[in-house]
Amino acid sequence: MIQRNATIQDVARQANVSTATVSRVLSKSGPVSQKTRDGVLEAIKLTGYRVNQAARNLRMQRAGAVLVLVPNLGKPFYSGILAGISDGFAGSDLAVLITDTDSQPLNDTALAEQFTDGRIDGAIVLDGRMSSEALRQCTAQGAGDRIIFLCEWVEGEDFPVISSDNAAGARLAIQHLHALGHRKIAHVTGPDGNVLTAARRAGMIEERAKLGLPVRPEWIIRGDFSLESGHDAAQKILGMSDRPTAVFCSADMVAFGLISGLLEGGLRVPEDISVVGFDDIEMSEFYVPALTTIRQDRHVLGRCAAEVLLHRLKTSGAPPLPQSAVPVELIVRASTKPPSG
Amino acid sequence: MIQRNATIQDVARQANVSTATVSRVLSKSGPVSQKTRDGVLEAIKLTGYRVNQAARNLRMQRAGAVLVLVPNLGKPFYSGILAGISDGFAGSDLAVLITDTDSQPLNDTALAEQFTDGRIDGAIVLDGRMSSEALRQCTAQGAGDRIIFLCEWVEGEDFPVISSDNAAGARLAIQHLHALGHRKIAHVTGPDGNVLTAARRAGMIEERAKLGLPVRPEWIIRGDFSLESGHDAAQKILGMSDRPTAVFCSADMVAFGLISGLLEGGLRVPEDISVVGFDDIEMSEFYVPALTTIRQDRHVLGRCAAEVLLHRLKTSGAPPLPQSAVPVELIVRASTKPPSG
DNA sequence: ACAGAAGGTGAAATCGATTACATACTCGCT
DNA sequence: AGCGAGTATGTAATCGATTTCACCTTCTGT
Repeated sequence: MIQRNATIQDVARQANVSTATVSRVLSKSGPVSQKTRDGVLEAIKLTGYRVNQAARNLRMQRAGAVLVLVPNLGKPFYSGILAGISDGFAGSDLAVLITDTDSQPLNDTALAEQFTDGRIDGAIVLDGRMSSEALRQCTAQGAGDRIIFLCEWVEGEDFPVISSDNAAGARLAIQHLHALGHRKIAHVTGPDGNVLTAARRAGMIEERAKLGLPVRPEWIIRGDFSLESGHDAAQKILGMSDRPTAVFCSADMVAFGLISGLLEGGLRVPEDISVVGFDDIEMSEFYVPALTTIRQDRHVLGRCAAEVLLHRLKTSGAPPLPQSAVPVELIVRASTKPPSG
Repeated sequence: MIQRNATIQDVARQANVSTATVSRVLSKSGPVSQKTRDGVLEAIKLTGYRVNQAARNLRMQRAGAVLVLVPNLGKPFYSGILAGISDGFAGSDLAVLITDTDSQPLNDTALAEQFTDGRIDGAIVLDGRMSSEALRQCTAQGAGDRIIFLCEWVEGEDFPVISSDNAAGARLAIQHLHALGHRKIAHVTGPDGNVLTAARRAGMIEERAKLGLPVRPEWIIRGDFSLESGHDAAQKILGMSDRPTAVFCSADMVAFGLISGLLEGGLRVPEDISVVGFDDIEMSEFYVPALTTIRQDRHVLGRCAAEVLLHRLKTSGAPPLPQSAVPVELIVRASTKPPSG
């Protein structure tokens, strides 16, 4: 059986019909009598025929794939999202391409070229650093309504965005700490210029103001969502004269780095200082202390993005997207408690 | 500029040559005079032409993509590997498809069908649960030498395998604990039937025997590489009459779960009990206590697999693969110390 | 001066599907 | 009987590239 794969021609010959008829049976387009249909199906089984995607895609002027742009595949935060995306595309016959924009930075034209090259039908972008120029190119290619942003987005562009309610998450974190009795609350931000950094920081500042909490500029510490930046932030906090009693971190990984750094400096968590994270990655439940955090439903985020894109690809009319943010949830664990003294 | 993309025909017309010549310029196959070459390149620039991949793939009888089968995208262990794979394929014009075999289990024919459908040219499999039947189907399709295993593999099949030296890693872990003075060493295994479980357990048993360390059956605790299984293992250890003074875990995640569970039970790590992990995922450095572990170079593993597959796709002669395992390294951190008392 | 090799080019077949269009047949109805 | 509608099917064009083959120039060596 070392022969080339059966083609639609082979099936047609076997069933004594034309390729057009076979195609009709396959795609259920157009009328076919029950008898010929049975004959064709029989022939398909006999020959072991499977439609060749390259040929179909060429003829139908589609690519049969979507691209997912992830800033850094190495971050556990993304894995749940990717699983959700995979899930969302499971029924469709679209393949999911994944590219790490850290290890292979896209230049301004790269994304648009993927469309032009007929490599992809759509894209889900998780990287807010995408340049406006790159997006303009995609729109010029007519790919404008086949791109959607997930989690992050680019300020000033109006592509559909699926994301968690970041500001609400930040407010939840502050409310929780406030309810425990904390008044001096610090924040380790994400990287400058990142939209999530902005949203979370804004939510925190707003809530801190609403609750009338004291503010010191040094309590806002610049981070970048990484373990290391959390670790660095710990040093800064250890060196402060007027130390906060609680820290709200912009990501769980930051919180881990922070806690690790604080402990090295002799501060206990949560006895001396409370810590709240953001994301609720799988690890957070098993960190020591288990991390109080804001849960983002990563699977739903991914799945939702996939479904929206899928819908847009099917009915290219770009239906209005329900722009509501995906809700977040406060998960209270062991890393927060009322301030001592 | 809302017109269809330029085709090779448009370029040919623009440059006053035939499509054959344009194709020759593009693929550098066959002779073309400098003058026409320049003309064609000029025309390409003018029209903004880019080659349509679906058409090229159809004609060249290839898919232009490789598939990566990952057991669970949610595990941070895999992200570094995927980044390495992406890296390895960066230069090629192959797209990387990623599928999570947990969320979309492959039936026996699914992988082979991807080949038949002309969707993929090759596959990197990270899931040792692949059935022999599925692999047989691929071989029958002539795809046998376009599949390579990474990290895990299927016993009894002879596909190329890229993996770390798991047994050596286990031996390193035991040697380290022994050197610290530990004699009563437990092990939390991976899931039953997993090849890594077997390799690591074997390495551990061998080394324990070589060093003449005491053995108790209950010191080998069944796990499954997950946080939860580590947490469960802690309960078992807490309940033992003759408690081990150190535990070698089959994965870092297991170690985290274990430490978290031990602490809940009132045991301190490393003061009361030492813990060694396996993998050295990013988190391990920032866990509290920082985890002593066996490092697998995930980026190299991924990259290496990509390169081997790439090579095999280019020269379909399936060259002999250097079957040496990727070396591992002992990383000593804070979770191990000499036994007390 | 001429055979033969080498360089340069184009026409047309090809990859394997989908689909517009044409054709043929069967009804039902006037 | 004849006509229109509807059903069932086939022919051939098409998607956009690559590649075979044939042809025409130029050289080169004798």
